[in-house]
Amino acid sequence: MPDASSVLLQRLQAAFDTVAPGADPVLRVSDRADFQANGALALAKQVGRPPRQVAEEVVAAASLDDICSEVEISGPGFINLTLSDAFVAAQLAALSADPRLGVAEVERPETIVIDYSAPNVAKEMHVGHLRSTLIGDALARVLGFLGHDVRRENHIGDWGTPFGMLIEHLIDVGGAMRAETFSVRDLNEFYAAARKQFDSDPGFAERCRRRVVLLQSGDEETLRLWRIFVAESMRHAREVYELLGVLLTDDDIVGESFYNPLLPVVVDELDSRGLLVEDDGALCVFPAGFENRNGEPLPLIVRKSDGGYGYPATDLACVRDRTGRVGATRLVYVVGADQALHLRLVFAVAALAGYLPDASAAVHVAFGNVLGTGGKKMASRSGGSDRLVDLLAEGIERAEAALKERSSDLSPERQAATAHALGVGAVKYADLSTERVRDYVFDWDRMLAFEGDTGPYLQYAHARIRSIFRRAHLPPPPPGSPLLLGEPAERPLALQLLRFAEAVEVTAETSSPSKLCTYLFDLATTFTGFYEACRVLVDDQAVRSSRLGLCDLTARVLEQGLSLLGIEAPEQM
RNA sequence: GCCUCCGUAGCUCAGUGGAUAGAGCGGCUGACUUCUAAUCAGCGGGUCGCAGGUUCAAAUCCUGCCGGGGGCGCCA
Repeated sequence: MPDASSVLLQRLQAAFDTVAPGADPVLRVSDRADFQANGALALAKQVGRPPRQVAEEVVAAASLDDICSEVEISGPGFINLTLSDAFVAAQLAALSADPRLGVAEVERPETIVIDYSAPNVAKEMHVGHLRSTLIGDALARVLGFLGHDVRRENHIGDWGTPFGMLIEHLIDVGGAMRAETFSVRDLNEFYAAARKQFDSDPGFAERCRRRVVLLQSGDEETLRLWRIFVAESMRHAREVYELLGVLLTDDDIVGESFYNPLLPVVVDELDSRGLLVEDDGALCVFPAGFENRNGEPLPLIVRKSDGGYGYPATDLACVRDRTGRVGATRLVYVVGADQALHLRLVFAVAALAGYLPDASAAVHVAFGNVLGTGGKKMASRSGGSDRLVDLLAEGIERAEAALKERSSDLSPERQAATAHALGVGAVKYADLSTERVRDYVFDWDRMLAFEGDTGPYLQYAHARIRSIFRRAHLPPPPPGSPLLLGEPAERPLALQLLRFAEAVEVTAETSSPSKLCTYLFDLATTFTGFYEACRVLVDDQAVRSSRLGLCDLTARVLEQGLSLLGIEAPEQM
């Protein structure tokens, strides 16, 4: 189903072509009418006629009678366009008949690897993992809904120098045999203790380095201990993922260790392309265009002077694996903004190495920090209680308290489920609704408020609509039922509903879930405007059916939209 | 020093080169025997960090400043 604005654009394009072939109509949503076309102003100079005259020529050439009720030239040469009620109603009926609510599948599906969440083994997940997990999950849902082949990859930090330290400490405290009984909560303290030892005891530090070598060379006893850390950490991560309701499963884990066997291969391939330079004993690639603080070429260190590999090597192997074995046409990295330079280096070197045929295929979806109310970064302070499990539990607890205040008639089980949906939804929406790259302040009171631009408000808007049907004992009208737009408040709602596809597409193009949030909040407020102005359960059969149709459609779009954000939409609150 | 991101109402933030820059929260004034008031309507609130430039048109694009965050060779 071609949506309203593309139909309009098509018609206008044809008209503009008669004045100047290829001219952009510059079609925009307008506050003066439904749409406005601003292209005449840009064209005036080019064709050497006054903008208003150009606008008149365009309007004269345009065939809009069947879709517009009003076409007016205004100001210096804006073309204001008002769609006819009949056209809007027909579009809306088609939308309601469409299970995808107007969102078309892409013509050329891509294989897209989304790299997100990426917790570290031997540490509990903390606030620092929240944004990657939520943004990545929302993007996975959106891109999947658009018909792409989405491959979620959870690039867990399960390899490298910390493990030498952890394993040596485990042996020291005599836990090698009973390590299976460790909980991840122990591991948090465990990590801190090992770290302390590492920093203060040179002998211990040396043993750790040797242990890393053993690990990387595949020593069986070392691997056995390592697996215990990994298994326990992932058990914890799974808990967090279940609490959050994200899509990630064990099948999505492709940790750093996975790429270990590939690292020497990468070194060989870089070498055979003449890219490697030895510098202070380290093997480096110096891609053009990068400088350090002294104005010297900036290296990507592929192999350290001690012969070990760091995460640059792993990341290169990772690109190679994703474009090669996985066959990805697009790589999406949902990684903090502080990694921008590192990723640019990796992408540049990957391109030189031939791992990235299309340099624009790798995208860094960067995000800012979560700040505490003091304005300081809310990431992992050593030993601080910023554990995600605690955070989410608190959100659910607060939501439950808020629910109880409101004398709801939900069963205890229903109430618990709703509290979960609200608490987690609030955290998710607060994170997703602010523009990704900015920092945001984590504030319980604001995100859990039932008024304003919050998750609970949207969930409430949805539940409220569903309750209309439940309490009236009426089913929603069948999809595609006729819709009437008699009242002034019905038009804006209809138009907003018709914009859903665009909102989803823009969200995907910009990798910005906040766009979808803004759309949904606008939809919810537009709906309440309609709901205030128009009584739904009226006697007139046709009007009632139409308004029920608008309600149902709004609820469906809200539910679908929230679902794309990974947020539940309870039927009842 | 270089690179990068950010700077919009008291606070938190929207804002695809287009007309008079918008929401939410807070404040003030109203609307409830509710189709769920967990809501809505109205009022007040602005040198869009500053200065140039490009353009018919700049919060938006370019340059330079100011202020803040982050990054800049063997942690990941």
